[in-house]
Amino acid sequence: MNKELPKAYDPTQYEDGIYKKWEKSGFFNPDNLDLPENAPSYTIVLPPPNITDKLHLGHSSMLAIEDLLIRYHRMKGYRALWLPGTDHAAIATQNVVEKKLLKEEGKTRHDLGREKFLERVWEFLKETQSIILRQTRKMGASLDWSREAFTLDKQREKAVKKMFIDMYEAGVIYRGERIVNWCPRCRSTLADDEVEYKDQKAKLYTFKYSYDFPFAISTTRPETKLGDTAVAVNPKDKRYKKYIGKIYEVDFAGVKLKMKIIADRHVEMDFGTGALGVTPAHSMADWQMAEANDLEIIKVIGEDGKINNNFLEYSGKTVEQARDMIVKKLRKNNLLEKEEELKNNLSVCYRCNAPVEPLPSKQWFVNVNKKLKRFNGKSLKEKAIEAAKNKEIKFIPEKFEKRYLDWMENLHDWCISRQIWFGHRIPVWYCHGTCNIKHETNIIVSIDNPKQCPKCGSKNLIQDEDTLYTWFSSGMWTFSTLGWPDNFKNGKKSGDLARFYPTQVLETGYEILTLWVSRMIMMSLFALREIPFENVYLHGMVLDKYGKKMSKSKGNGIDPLDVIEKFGTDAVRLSLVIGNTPGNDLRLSEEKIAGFRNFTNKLWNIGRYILQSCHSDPAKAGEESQVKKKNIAHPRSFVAIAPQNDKATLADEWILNKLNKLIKDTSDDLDNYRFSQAGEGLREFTWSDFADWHLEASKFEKSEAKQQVLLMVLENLLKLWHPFMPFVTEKIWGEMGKENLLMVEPWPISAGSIVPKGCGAGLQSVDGSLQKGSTASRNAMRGDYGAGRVRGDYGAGRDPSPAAQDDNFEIIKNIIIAIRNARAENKIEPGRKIKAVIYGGKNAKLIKSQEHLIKNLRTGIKELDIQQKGKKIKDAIPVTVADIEIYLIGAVDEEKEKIRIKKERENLEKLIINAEKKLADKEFIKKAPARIVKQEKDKLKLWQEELAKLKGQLSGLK
RNA sequence: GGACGCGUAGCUCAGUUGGUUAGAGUACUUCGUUGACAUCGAAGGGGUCGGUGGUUCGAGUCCACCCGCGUCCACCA
Repeated sequence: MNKELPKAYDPTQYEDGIYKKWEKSGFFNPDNLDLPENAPSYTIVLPPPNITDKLHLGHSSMLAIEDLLIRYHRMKGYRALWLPGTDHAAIATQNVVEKKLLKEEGKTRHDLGREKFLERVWEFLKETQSIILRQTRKMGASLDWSREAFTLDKQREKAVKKMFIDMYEAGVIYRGERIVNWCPRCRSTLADDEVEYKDQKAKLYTFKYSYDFPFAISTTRPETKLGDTAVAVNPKDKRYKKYIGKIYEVDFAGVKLKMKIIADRHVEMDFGTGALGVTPAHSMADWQMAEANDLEIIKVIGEDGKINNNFLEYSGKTVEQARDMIVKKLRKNNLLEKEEELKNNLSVCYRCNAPVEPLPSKQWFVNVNKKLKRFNGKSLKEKAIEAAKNKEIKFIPEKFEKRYLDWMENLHDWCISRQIWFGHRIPVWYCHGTCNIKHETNIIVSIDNPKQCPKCGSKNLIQDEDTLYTWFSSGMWTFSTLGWPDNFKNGKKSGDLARFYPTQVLETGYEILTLWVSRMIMMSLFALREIPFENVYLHGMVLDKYGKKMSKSKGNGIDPLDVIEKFGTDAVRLSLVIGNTPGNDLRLSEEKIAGFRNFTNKLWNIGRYILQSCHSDPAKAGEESQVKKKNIAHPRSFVAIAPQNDKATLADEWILNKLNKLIKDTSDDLDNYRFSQAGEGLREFTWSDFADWHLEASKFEKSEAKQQVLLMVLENLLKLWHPFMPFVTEKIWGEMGKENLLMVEPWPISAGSIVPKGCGAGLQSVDGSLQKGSTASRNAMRGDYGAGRVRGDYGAGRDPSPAAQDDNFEIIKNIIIAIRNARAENKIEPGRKIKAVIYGGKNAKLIKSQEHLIKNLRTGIKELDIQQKGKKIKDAIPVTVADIEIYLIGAVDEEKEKIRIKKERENLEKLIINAEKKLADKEFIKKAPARIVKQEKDKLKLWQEELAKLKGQLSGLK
């Protein structure tokens, strides 16, 4: 404890060791925390990072915020569980491995075959997974590694299959044909949110199908017109009204088509000719029209992106080739009326950028509109909307509730099958035996691989080739990680599910609000009939200092490990949490991180100084602890150092009251997700109040009580900072000779705080002897206290924050600042000692008692004369602080002084004029609340008094 | 096209239901190293709160429109 600490805090030297110590303690696992039976749980399930790549700063921000919440609640006595894991990210991962395979070996997945290819994927993900886990530990994340999960491990696989079967049996999952976004290159369907749009120049062709068709239509894709079965016009369009309902047989570029003229209000009259060829098989909008009008569906384009058979010379051609051929033919036949340039959006695959082809295909869907018995006739969609609307689930910040609801209300059935190999295989089998079960309504859905067909006994069963959409398994993440379905029998939760579900907070980026959050809500409601989380906290993106999204391809990303190496984890964490509000993007630069590195060093030095100065006299150590037990037990009883206790100084009382308020404010802020505000409050206290004032004052106020005050403030400060910067706080805590880990210390509490039921920990005494006790005794201690508001009898017997005491120290502070200020403005050399006279009025006694501070805190005053009042002093620099007059003697520079006074006077006069104007306004007097009017009057009076004094001083100069 | 959000000091951002002289960090200027910390200390300069109009005794805050930017959704056949 007395050993010399290095001047600068070097994070790289301690962080790994500290993390190991935490991990070894077992306290990351809430089962190892000593808590009363009824302690409330606090659960966060970590949004599992994709195993496609190592972590970026966005992940770091997520980890910093979640670790903060978890550490805070752990200290507050909750059964805090933070459950880690990773996501297999089916398509993305397969894509990465395929690219790698092609680049390194020139092979495709088909060259290897399903089994061999999957082996490669697993090899790849083992590597990235271990990098991710190492990075996560580097961030100081207090995750319960014993519960680690993966979206594609055995337990999750079981959960996914069970979910699929339950949903299938409830009629929520169905197989159907549907237009899907198809990527011909990836040979896979794409979800709506996997399609990107690219501006492009296209040609809009206007033509007639044939000579005998009455009018022309416009399209950018003539080749798809081979599959047209209708022409749609706007029902209000007078030009075409007479054709509606008629049927035409046409010969389009050699292909016979039967066309019905239909009306649809979505058709824009101004676009092209106002008539639209309907191609049900190759356009989302047209598919819907076809359903509404019962149109025939003709597939023109195949999964390979080429024209199907039965289309004459076009068969087997690519869409581009077919388009050229058809345009040429139309032109030749004089049917092409117009060709014009058009800007439109091309749908492209988000992975490979290939143009997306809308195609009808057999897919598995989740029906979000199906009325369900378990929801009393409501649908998944309705229940998920309800959960947000009745505030069962709260969004932080609130604005995202609206975005969630907008999305949900427009939700379509959800396509959950993907034509890729890596992922959860769909648990469906088709019989190729005698009964030939292929039909959707007559298939085998099973959690275990079926051996034979239950109908015909055939062993010739073939599993559905497709895998499930990644988000299907991620959507179950909150409960598949807690043992569902084993822990959920007959509608009753058991084990971890009973203890930790629903979770308290889901913390994630706002960009996956719709992609992920909405699905988790629906799936939890379906599987458990309850919400997955009570709060959704959404953070913004981490941008570079130019406001651009960090990405590998742009090369502007900051690698978390690099900056951690350079500035330390604590600094990185602070820079991600402070100076940012929920839901807003964060611009990050190394300069900002460096600023917080400086702060961690500051805290380190505060600790270093206190430890050095408090143990300079080891003989006193025993005596101190006696004092401590009697007088200073806990921050909630700060007033134990009452004014009548002559051992405590004015500065001590001031800082203890400030600390008490800080505890309350920090807790309030954290309870309301105001992390940045909490951090700023802490920084203000630490650096400005504690280091710059109290610590400086302490150098001139040695006493036994003083050492205890310093240690107590430090102790509590470390606790308050711990969730933000766990490493440096834990390190200093260790240097203080504490045996227990700071990580599991009870959170400090101030009078008036609300303690949740079961959270006795926060009420534990700070007294060292109690902390050192065995786990059993700690447990007993906690058990003694119930829930409720901390009453006076537990701690402070009265208001622990006597404003008068604070104001008194503020007066001294202001006198010191005013003197420093006057010296600087008058350019008095720092080394020059001066004499001062203070007329303190009613505060004279107070000022006299704090003479040592006024003389010593960088005011350069050698001689100080304090009177109640007296004559104006000539040849001195006059300074006023409220009604206190100060004269600095022996260094006057009249010219400079006059300028200073003039400036101040002008400022005051301006304020006075404004206030007078306001008070002269009858409307203001009449309508503004009395409180505001009085405030205004008080201000005016104060300013007028100050102005009068200034005038007096000015006359004193000459 | 629709929805949501943003625009406050050179830069990064706070500013809770309208009510002290609009704040912080950082950068900048001046000064200062006798043992907690130069990754430091003291003092200071810097903003007509994107624009216009309105509501109000009172607007950075509420409303309308405009300008600039961002995100999400839809999509032009």
